[in-house]
Amino acid sequence: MNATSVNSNANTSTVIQVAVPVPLARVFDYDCDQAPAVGTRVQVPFGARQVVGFCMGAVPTPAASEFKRKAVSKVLDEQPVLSEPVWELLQWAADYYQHPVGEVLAHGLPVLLRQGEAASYQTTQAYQATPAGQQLELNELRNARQQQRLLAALRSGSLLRRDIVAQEYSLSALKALQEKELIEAYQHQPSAERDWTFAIGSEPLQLNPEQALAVAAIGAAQQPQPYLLEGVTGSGKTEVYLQAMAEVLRKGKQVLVIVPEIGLTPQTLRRFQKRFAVPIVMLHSALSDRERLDAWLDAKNGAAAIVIGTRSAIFTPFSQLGMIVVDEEHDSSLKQQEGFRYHARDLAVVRGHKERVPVILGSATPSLESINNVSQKRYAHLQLTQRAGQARPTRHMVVDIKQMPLKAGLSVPLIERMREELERGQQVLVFINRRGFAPALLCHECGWLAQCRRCDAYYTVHQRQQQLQCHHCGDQLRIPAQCHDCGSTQLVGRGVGTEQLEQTLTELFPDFPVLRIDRDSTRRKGSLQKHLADATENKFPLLVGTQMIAKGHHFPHVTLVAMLDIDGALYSSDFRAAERLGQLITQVAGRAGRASAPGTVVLQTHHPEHDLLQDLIHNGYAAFARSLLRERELTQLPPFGQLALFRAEAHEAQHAQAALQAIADQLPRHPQLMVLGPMPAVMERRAGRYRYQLLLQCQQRGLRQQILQHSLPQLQQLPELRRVRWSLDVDPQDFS
DNA sequence: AGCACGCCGACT
DNA sequence: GTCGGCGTGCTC
Repeated sequence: MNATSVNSNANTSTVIQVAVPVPLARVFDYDCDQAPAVGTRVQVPFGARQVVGFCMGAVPTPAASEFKRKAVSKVLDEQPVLSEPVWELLQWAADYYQHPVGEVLAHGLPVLLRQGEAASYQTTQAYQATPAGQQLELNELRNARQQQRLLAALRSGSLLRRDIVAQEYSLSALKALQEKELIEAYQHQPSAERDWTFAIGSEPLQLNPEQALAVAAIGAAQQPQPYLLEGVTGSGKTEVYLQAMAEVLRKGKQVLVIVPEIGLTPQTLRRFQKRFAVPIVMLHSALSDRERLDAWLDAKNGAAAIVIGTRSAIFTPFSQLGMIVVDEEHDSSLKQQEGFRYHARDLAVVRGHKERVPVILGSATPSLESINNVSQKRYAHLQLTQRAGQARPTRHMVVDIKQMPLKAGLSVPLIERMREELERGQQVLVFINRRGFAPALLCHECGWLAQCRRCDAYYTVHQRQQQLQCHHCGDQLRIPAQCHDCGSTQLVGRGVGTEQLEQTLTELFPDFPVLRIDRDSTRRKGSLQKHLADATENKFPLLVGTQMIAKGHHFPHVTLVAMLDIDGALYSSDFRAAERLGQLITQVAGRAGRASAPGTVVLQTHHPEHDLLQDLIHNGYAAFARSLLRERELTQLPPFGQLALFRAEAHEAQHAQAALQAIADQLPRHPQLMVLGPMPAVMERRAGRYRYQLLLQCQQRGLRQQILQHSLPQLQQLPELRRVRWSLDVDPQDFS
């Protein structure tokens, strides 16, 4: 390089700010020949490694810095990879959740793009016949049978290299043909343009008046806005989604559908595919990194008309977004529970606002947040109160189990009720929220309980595997033969889990096969789908399961659902426990029964008189939710109070506590800010770490935001934080 | 988060 | 004598 070019480089060289994917709330300066556009990915040296970051812009007047500035290694994109709206959404989210911008931006990318891959479809080597190859008399290759066979194949169409290998053509023949220039290699790239036009696959269903009103309201809105579509189970929410989407697709715009993890069943996809003859892509955890990137690109360049995905799909870029649907908007899996703790439903609303598209939040049991947003006129309310067909509402039966003998958690009245139902050829579903055989191992002589060595929790007995397992840290050991304290061999399981229930039911009802569905019985890939299919088809008259089966599945032959222990949720320290219980009971009730055989839900409790329970049973979910909202207002909990939770964990309890105390001391005093703690988490010790929390409660979101934004830079410097793992959760779902 | 640097135990 | 344990501190 000569002197002039060095000079000209020096003249054009700029300094850019780069957001790198590390948990640091700052950007880093790098030298760069020419500043790439904001939003372009760059590869930079960072410490001892190379990382992929985003260009955040040029530094107009770089200060003469004392440290040795490094240079960008590579500019990875010609244009910004993310669409403008998604870029803005991510910036907004980094600010709202007070999470380091580099990490947040990385969340907006499929894994391969995070790793620096090109933002393009996978190209593969392919071969085609040249004009010479097309015209050649095949007989001329009679002395080279392999070449003849391959050329014949390529004359009828080009082939990918991997297909040539798979079809066992000779690779030396391939090479020979290429040298004779009878065939040529080229890079095959899947087509990537928007080439679909709207077409209906199957005719829409006839809408009832409520559904028609909902579809019309969404279609007729002058201003795009969020809608809460509250529809009891079986009222046809999906049909409303489909018909509202049809209007959007007809205009050539795309639709994003967010579903909770478990709801992402093949059925959902099939129903969409059947209705619309347009390209639909799925974004879910079972995809390979490459499949995910290709689907992402299909959305970005418009090749996909509909994208169905879980939580993280909210960051998918679109060329022409026309609508967002969030199904089961109350579902807690929409909130990420670690790292960047965003809520996909809340971000959907923000995104809809920014991109000026309608957002439909659907649920049979809306979150209290969304119900409140309706009363505050932030969302329009669309209600579906009629169940399709003649399905009659479910009956509730509360069994007071105070002083009652229980057999594996089952009361006599419940057993009798089950027997009746089974003998009538119906299916029965029993819910219990504990897997395993028994939630604790007890010494019958001295009362000792087997406690996890790393957690403040008891081991769960798993009889089939002859193991004790801690469900909180994963620790496993053989069931001991003797009590640790007194040496007695009289060790018994205390309490009931799904495994024991399955066993007891098999004994109680030997003529009726039992199917258990929980995390243990569905560990193998695809076994959940198989079990659910078996359950739906009534192959097993008795079903035992955890919450796992409460979501997204309808069991038409089930006419009796029993929930064995709901008391934990009625008196839980978790402020959302009651809301979740109400949602679960209502969802479960909706899953059972059909026109010819109405369902019954049996609730076993020691507190049959509990106000909330009575409210739910007699007045329904909406009234129950209103009662809960009044309670939340009194206690200034969400959606009335704006929460932020600092968590800290360390091997020494006092380190965690001291870290949070230091944070508390640094926070500004404000009449409308309440700071609670530090206090131990509900399970103080977990996986060998002591966990503490500090709760911030504010009346206004703006004030919370202001306080966090102002304080965090200083808080991050606190030396006490260096000894602990800590995190900030804005809008925590719970205090666990 | 990585990754390096740094100071104390059981081993080719 | 070394390999490696994870505490502490930095990353333009």
